[in-house]
Amino acid sequence: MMLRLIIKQTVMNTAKRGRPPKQARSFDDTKDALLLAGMAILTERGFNTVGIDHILKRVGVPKGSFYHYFKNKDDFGLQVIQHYDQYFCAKLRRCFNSDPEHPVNGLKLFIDEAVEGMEKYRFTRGCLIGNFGQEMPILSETFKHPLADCLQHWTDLLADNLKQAQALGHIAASANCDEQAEFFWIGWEGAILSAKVMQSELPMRKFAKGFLAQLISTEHAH
Amino acid sequence: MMLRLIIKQTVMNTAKRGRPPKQARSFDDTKDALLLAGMAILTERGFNTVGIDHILKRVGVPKGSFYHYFKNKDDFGLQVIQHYDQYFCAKLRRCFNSDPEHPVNGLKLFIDEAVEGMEKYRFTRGCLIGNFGQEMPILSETFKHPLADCLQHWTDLLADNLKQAQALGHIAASANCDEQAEFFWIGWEGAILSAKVMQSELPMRKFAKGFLAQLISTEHAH
DNA sequence: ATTATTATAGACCGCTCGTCTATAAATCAA
DNA sequence: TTGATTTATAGACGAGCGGTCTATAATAAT
Repeated sequence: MMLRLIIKQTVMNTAKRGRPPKQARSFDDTKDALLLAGMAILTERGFNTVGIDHILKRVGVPKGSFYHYFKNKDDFGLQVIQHYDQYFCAKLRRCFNSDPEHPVNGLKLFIDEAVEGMEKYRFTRGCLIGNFGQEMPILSETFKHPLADCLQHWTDLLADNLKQAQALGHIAASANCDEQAEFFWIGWEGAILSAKVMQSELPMRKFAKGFLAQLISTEHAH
Repeated sequence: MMLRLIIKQTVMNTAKRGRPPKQARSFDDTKDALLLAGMAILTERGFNTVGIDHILKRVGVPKGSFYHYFKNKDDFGLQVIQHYDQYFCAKLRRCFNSDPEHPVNGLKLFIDEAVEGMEKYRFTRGCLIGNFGQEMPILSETFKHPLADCLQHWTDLLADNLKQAQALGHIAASANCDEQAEFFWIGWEGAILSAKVMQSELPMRKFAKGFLAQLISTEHAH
């Protein structure tokens, strides 16, 4: 039976329980493939405007698979948000730790990468949380906390980074790092949105420039 | 026949050409009523997620009327944007001219009114342009310029206001008012979005505070 | 009067949505 | 080995969408 199992598995797939797909697939974790595609598609097109069929067609699985892994569309959306939060926090940690001697460079790296990403997808992919946020009024209540949590996670990570910069004397001792971090993410969401409207990196660059200028400035209005 | 005309008209309506509505309406300009409802509904729910039927039901007119006044849904959306731009620019002019001796107070008034408006609708109504902007990737190309134009109009109005404040010595002579105005609207879009996510006025207040702090600050980095 | 214009009324079609039921293979229990 | 269970894919289904269409009813023009 060991032999039989080996024969059954394709190059990419290991034999699995359940009804096998009609045609071989390029992945072996259907749920993960759906979440990955969901992140990309929902980041580009939002939640309510995207049909499940759209995601299914991209991944190449039938509808039944979707409803096997997810209770409903909301459940899927929530799990996509969770995946995105993990992905994004990991990205932030990597950027913020990239230059421990100059923590502010970590933020600059993040900004540069964000600009690169926006250009790569020609300003069609913004921020998943921003998309969901814009749709808040028509989303189920269950989305409220997960979305707010994401912003809080990012704020915490950035505040930490700024405090490190402050300890090194790179930003004014009088600066309130928590407030600065909140200010950054509030504005950054607008920068992504504006970049989509203008189809240009300029809003991102302009916001970053303004934020960094007042951050580095040693004098602050009381 | 003069008498007959007077008899025919209801309290609110004047006699008009064309087939009369089955039941009397509370408005006499159907197109305007559709645009007004469109502004409110699209500001709350976005463009692609809202069906024409939704707007028709709110206004109480049949589909035939919609397609009499608008070529298609895109045409409607574009005209709603145009209306919103006029409404919003008028609001800005009123606020910015409210205290000519202290132009910065005009911006503060705008911010206060925006917070009031967000609270009034319990953070369900944000910015129409922000909503459309978030949907850019799935909108027809025809939306691109009108949306960007709105942001430009607002930037021009704010830049003017800031220049007046600068002339009065209320903000630093070294400040670049055009850049400051751009910075404000970029970030403000994010503040509205964040307020929707958090269902709180705090993001708007925090962004406003940060923006005004660096604006008023007399010292600017190099 | 007759025709043209304006505007409302709502049926209809093709398409897509989210849900649901059926099917097929692997595994487990006896 | 065989039947029940679990896992996963397959696709049918009804509801609702946007947009078009024809029909209708009033005024205005000739």
